[in-house]
Amino acid sequence: MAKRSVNEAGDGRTRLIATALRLFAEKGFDGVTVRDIASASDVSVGLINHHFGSKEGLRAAVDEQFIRQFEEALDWGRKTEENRQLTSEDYAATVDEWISRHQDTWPDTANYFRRALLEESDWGYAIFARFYAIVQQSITKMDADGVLGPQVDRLWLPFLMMYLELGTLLLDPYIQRTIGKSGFETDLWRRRHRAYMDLFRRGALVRARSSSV
Amino acid sequence: MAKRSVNEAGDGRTRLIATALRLFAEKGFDGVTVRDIASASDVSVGLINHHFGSKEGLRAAVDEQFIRQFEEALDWGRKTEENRQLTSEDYAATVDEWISRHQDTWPDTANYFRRALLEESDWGYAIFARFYAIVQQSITKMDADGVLGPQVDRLWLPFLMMYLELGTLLLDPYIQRTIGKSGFETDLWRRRHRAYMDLFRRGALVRARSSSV
DNA sequence: ATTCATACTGAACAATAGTTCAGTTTCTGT
DNA sequence: ACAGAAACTGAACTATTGTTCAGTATGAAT
Repeated sequence: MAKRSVNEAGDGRTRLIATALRLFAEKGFDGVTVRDIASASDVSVGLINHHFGSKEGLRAAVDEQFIRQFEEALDWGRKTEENRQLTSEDYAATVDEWISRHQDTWPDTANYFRRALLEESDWGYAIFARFYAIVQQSITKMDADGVLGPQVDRLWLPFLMMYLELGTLLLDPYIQRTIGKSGFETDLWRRRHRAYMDLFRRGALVRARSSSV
Repeated sequence: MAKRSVNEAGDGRTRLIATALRLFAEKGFDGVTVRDIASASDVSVGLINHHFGSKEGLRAAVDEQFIRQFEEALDWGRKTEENRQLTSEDYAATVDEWISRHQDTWPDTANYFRRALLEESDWGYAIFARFYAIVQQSITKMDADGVLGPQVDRLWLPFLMMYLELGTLLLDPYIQRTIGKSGFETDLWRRRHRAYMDLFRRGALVRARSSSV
């Protein structure tokens, strides 16, 4: 049995990061032991400390890779935006396309992100802040175009939009239990986005004739 | 120094549950040691196992108390609803009143709930399911009254409403960092609810004159 | 070929955390 | 008062987990 030089999934370091991301996403940082990670990566325990110094160092490396992926996704989205004029349908298609391109790793990505947000990691906040800036910017633009109703609360609207955007990410495990499948499945995702945009545009209630009832 | 018989905050068992709830909410189950809990409760480590059998048993007791509180809150809300006819303003006032009545323990409650959702505990799902049932029921009623727009997606609407309801609960730490204070402060809460109801009713965009633009 | 650096191993180590239990104190009923 | 039960203590125990380190294997440069 020849010693692996480069396994099917890269060298030890690469596999450790990939495995750790998956296991952290599944069970949380504290829920996974270094031995779990090592054996799932098919390396020895010592290698973790050799490459990353400590378990915490491994987490830092995983975070770094996650953020890099995330930034790439944002850049990719931005570039896509610049080509076509941004409309909400395009936006939906963009995200849709991105998700289908990352379908294999998406569950891990989503779970890792969910934990980061709920565990209040610093970089979780950094990502939240970026999201906020993007939403805020889009609202400012709408305001400049005069399409935003005058009654709309400018402080809360961005957060409400973020709730609607992030809700599925944060609560998908419960959605799966409720309707039997993930809210990220392509058709559901698309439907959800349409429902969200419709709510944003028109609200959910039928319009009163003029003022009463 | 007379040995405590009943401390200012009840006997050892009572204090252990209260302290554990607070510490679990702050640092998570794995982030707290039994020694932490014991010393913060001013009792010995042994007492935890004496009363609860294990750390896991303590968690079960904490969960039980949390659920009891939660059910009481729901019952209290329902009773309030029965007296006055429910309108959204009443509802806001009800929740508002409840929160101000529990202001001292609210941060712990919110944090604990947040972590329960993160850890996907069975009772976390049970609470989610109850929420879902309540929202679903309210939607069914609106539908029967014919106030719900025909275009509204009946599958996603309840989830979107839950996102809007739970968003602040799940993301408040980030809201605090962004605007400098908690989204649960009375005035902010009230404003948020108004913004949410307005979005739900009318949407955020100005109405097109007839169809174009 | 030899050397050096780097990847990698795994047994041993040390610290941590949950649990046990024999003993002590406090409370309650008689 | 007394006895039994229950609350409570804390040192010792055990299992787990992160870390260390001396040694081995591999690959590239000289």
